[in-house]
Amino acid sequence: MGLTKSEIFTKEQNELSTLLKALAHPARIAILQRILISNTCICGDLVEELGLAQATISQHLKELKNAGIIQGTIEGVSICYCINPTTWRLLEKQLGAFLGSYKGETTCC
Amino acid sequence: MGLTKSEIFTKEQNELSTLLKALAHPARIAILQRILISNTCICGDLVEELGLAQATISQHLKELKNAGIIQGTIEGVSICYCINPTTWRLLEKQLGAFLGSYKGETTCC
DNA sequence: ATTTTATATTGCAATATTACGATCTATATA
DNA sequence: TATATAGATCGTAATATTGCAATATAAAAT
Repeated sequence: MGLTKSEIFTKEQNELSTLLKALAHPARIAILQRILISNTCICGDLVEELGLAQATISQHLKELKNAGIIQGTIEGVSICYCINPTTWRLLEKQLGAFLGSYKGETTCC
Repeated sequence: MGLTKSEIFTKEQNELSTLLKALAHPARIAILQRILISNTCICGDLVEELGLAQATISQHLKELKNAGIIQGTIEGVSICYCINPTTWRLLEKQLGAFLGSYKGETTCC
């Protein structure tokens, strides 16, 4: 099928998996790291730095934008993408709760 | 294509995205939450609880196992799956570093 | 030895993702 | 106004993912 049965899961489970999916690609991690380091971002730079075609990078940026992880504003000719603080904090919170709920090793395995 | 160009990214970027990909499905999040809560897991329970076919759940468990996130030992007739502490800690560390490198809002967007 | 129980594997159909060339759009500059 | 520049969108090919029925496997109980 290729179609996730979202309706049988909770809102939280679907939201978290959507955010994780947006992060789950090396190019998108690289893009985010680049934004995090420079605290700003112009798509053109990424094309030179990452070694992917301009259309491909634009598509990855779109996915990050759709997930709400980044936001962009027009800056003259180019577009400045940066982290969306609200989503980033949400991600930190949700993931922190999820990962933090592991209480160490069990006896069974 | 559908084929990620892994060779142009760093080992860290590829590793983190692989782990995130394994987590990026509501069913796999639900499975992990179930393991985290009960500190043990038997596949059969999940089939009843999640509303997915047994084959589908077995497949999700396999993906989590392949990513090293869970491990399973044979327990009589059934198999006991639980968190792999090493990978979980790695994930916490890598993700913590990644998410934590965001230093608050910028002036540009 | 046969049957039951629990889980894995196989095969397949539907859909999603990744990547890129080509093209379109909008702004800035000559 | 024409042209250059930055980025988005479209179309398409290749591959991956999701889900399940059917079947296989392996241990336990009868």
